[in-house]
Amino acid sequence: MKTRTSVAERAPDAVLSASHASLKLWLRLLTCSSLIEGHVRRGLREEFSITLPRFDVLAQLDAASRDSVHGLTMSELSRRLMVTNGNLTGLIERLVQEGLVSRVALATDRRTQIVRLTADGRRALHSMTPVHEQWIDDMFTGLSSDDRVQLARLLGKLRSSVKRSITEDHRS
Amino acid sequence: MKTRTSVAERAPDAVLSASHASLKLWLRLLTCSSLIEGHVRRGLREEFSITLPRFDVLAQLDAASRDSVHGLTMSELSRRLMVTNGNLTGLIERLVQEGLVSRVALATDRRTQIVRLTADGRRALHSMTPVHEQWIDDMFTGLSSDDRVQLARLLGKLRSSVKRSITEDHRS
DNA sequence: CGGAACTGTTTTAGACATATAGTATCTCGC
DNA sequence: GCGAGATACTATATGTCTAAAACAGTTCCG
Repeated sequence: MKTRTSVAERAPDAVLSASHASLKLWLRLLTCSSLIEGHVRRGLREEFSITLPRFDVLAQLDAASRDSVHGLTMSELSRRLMVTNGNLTGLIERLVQEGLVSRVALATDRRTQIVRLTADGRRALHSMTPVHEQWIDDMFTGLSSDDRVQLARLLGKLRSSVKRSITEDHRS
Repeated sequence: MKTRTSVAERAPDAVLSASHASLKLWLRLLTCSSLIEGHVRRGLREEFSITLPRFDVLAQLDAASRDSVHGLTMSELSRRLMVTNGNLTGLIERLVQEGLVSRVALATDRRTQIVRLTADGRRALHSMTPVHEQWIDDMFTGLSSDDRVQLARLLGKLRSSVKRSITEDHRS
């Protein structure tokens, strides 16, 4: 495995010098992710006065309702959003306050809360999604059609590898 | 901007699927990033009782000192870590309390603070880096040597594309 | 000199994040 | 039924994180 030190390294990419192939790959991945996320976050705030986590909640609820599911439980939602359960409580609380989301206890199991988009929430989301998608699209224009296929393939492979590594590792 | 749909899309709605390609790519990227970051964060906390941001600060300072620089300013550090300036103040504050980092005002310009690793800080960092790197390495084992080269190339291309998109876009 | 503009950092307000502990509810075996 | 355990969520403590405003020091220019 050769290790060339490409010149145009910036920001966190340069944390450690050559030869740390995986590390450099990870830092590059993180850079891309941070840049994209920051841009989206900023756009949502400036254009729609909403935070990214809240947008994510709305989008996830909308996606779920498309699959003919009538709402999601807190646990399922936190799993899909990859945030901890406790975190979601406050998030949903605020969205309920704003009237974008409704939360009702399930009759058959009074522990579980079912969260849904309200009509307002759906309307708000649908006013944002086309713009949001345009931002993402713009940021990916530098990749050819083939690049995208390859990148999707490699990221899929990476995701599997990471998941395997995480589940295998039982520290302590 | 051409829109070819050579991607293996399996979404039922053919009209939407083409433009969803970037979005799906972004979500996959985010998934990988979140999984890796979460694993590293957890490892650092469990094994070394340190948070990821603090580790990042130490690593960045160490990398800077390697380049024969005698410390970094708050601004330069926040730029490299891609966090806001204000955020760094508290972070450094705690690291100074813990004795891992020193912060002194520059004599020639009393506004700027020069941040350095202390001997303790360097020692602490060096006890963590090999383990940290092993975690990353483990998560990337599923990628072949060629995969890594390709992924690095594609992420580099994406980074450029994203940066161009961000700087071109002057909303407001 | 003396203010205006600029730069580097800190402060503030608010939101989000994790982990941990706690509460309420359900399920199961007996 | 009944207690042990599991499950779903909430509360708390702590630590990032951003954006925006405030503060402090420097530079520039008439």
